[in-house]
Amino acid sequence: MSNALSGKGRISAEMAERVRRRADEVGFRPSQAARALKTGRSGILGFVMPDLSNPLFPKLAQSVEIAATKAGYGVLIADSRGDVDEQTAAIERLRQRGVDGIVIVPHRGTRPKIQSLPAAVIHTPSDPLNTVSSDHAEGGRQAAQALIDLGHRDILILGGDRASEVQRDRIDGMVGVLGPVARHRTAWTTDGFPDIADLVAAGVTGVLTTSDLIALRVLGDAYQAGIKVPDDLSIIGFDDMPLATAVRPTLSTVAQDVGQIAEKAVTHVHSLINNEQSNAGGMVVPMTLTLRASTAAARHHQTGEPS
Amino acid sequence: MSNALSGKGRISAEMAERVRRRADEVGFRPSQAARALKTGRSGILGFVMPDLSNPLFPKLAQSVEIAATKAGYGVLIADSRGDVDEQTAAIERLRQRGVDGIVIVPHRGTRPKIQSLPAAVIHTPSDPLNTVSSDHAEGGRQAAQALIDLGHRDILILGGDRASEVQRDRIDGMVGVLGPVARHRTAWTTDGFPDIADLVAAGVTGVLTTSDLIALRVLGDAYQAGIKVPDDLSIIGFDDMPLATAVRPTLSTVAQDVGQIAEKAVTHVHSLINNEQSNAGGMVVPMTLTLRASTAAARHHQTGEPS
DNA sequence: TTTCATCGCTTAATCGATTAAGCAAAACTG
DNA sequence: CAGTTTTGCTTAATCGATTAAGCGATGAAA
Repeated sequence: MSNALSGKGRISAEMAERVRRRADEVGFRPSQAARALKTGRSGILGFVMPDLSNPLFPKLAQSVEIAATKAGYGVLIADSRGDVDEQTAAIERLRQRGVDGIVIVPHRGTRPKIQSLPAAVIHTPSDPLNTVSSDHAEGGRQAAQALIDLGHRDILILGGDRASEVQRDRIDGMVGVLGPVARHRTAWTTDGFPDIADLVAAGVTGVLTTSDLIALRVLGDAYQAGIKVPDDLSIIGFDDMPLATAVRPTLSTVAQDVGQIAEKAVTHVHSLINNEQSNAGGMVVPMTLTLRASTAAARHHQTGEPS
Repeated sequence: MSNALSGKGRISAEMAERVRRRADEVGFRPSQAARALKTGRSGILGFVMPDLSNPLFPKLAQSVEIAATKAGYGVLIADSRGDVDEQTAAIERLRQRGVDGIVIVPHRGTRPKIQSLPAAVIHTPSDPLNTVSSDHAEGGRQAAQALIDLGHRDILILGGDRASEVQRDRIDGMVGVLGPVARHRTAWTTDGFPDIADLVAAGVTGVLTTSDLIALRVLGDAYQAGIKVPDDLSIIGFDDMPLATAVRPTLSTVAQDVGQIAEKAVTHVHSLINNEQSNAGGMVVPMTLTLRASTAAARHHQTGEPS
């Protein structure tokens, strides 16, 4: 059975048709194993990420799967669940399984080295190793600008973990906008969760967080302290997790275009596999701010402009 | 290089050692493709699920990946993103890729037929096709019993979609407990979200939902209506999503033991692949109720026992 | 008419690990 | 010590798709 016929080589249309029909009749399924052996291509991409149970990643994983399927690849997942050594081991395991390339979201603060294997790194533009990423700083700027536009002049920036480059970039963006025009302070939840009631009493009218989960926590604390959102306090989160539309008030948030990121990452790896040129310089995808019910115009405080 | 030596066949310990050392020196990596071709085993399992972006699945996917890795398998993911035809297509794609078996969470209300391929179905015990599942009815019973124990006698049961067998089973469990001893009514969010304030005014003191997302929505509505949780209203959700501990008050919830489910599913498929017996009759894994801050003893209303 | 391309199909070599068969040397038996 | 078994290594066949080479036939050019 020379099925190569069914694609290239010199062959008559009639013969091709006949072979094809017969193949259907018999229910012929070409063996990927044999094909892989001969061509040296498995048709499979590896996708390595730090922690699937983090609500941030499922949408990305889904998008990668969709993009890969569209490009004719299967996706082998590898979850390094927070462990850096496991990340290295996972990459090695994927290589042994003969993946054609990998898409990786590196563990925070690490620079995994992928030798001689087509790869796309999804991280943040400030990482030189980066291939594709959202413009996190710009996202931070958008969030900050939104609060400014609503008249807020005393703002709390709340990050999760300063070891995360992505979060630092988001905050850098926020600070860049707020710096000249508003009072602001930055806190990290790893240092302990700040007392929202105290801060509001001190004049804070807006909170910018680096994650919807943190925003949700702020919302809850405010609720328990009798602070009304968005009347007394505006909150903006990040990543548009599923919970953002499930909470009341619904959460304003800055979202990544995971579809586009996945698409670009897969396309890039695909190009590398085929030895084509690809601007590995780092592709940056814009983020989009969605304003929902957790943000409103600031009431005029002492720091606001005079009414 | 006959590496078969490194395992079986008649060979001296010395020779085996020598080969092994040399293999390490050269950095020898056996080709999975060749091995797969000869043995007919790819060492890969497929994992098919309806929608990765649904917060319910990531933890399960992660657990399946962990269990599979432990058993020496790789995991090819296939997300059918809500489409039943896509589910069928995904299974076919996995088969073509030569997976050794698949683990599938069927799309709600479907019975995917997997011909001649080792498979484990994760669903609900009431599904005859089921292989592994949580005891959803029992979970519903636990949640209901918890409210009863706290003195609640007027309860709202709130499901998402009555097309979901899993949700129906959970609710059946709840109704089974509540039936004789408490006033209760069942509503589905697909019919429109009920007015929580009205219901509380009518005497309801507890809400049982089939999902944390629904519970979160109830929490938000209560908040906006000025109803205090858990003082005026107790809420219990399902599945212990990441948001459950991020909201204030933290959410009481009934969780699946996804680790154990994944483990059993993978073990089952592994047995099938090796033609071993496996109790395909359906393995049921218990659920566990975690009481957090969204539940409290009922205040004595007209329907409560006299103080 | 002879020669040489071209076309269309058939045959065979190849990928690399596995595994059975082959074969020589060592060990053992009567 | 001849004959048989065991042991240890080497050789070769196999998996199935791919792809280059092979080869007869038709057609075109000289």
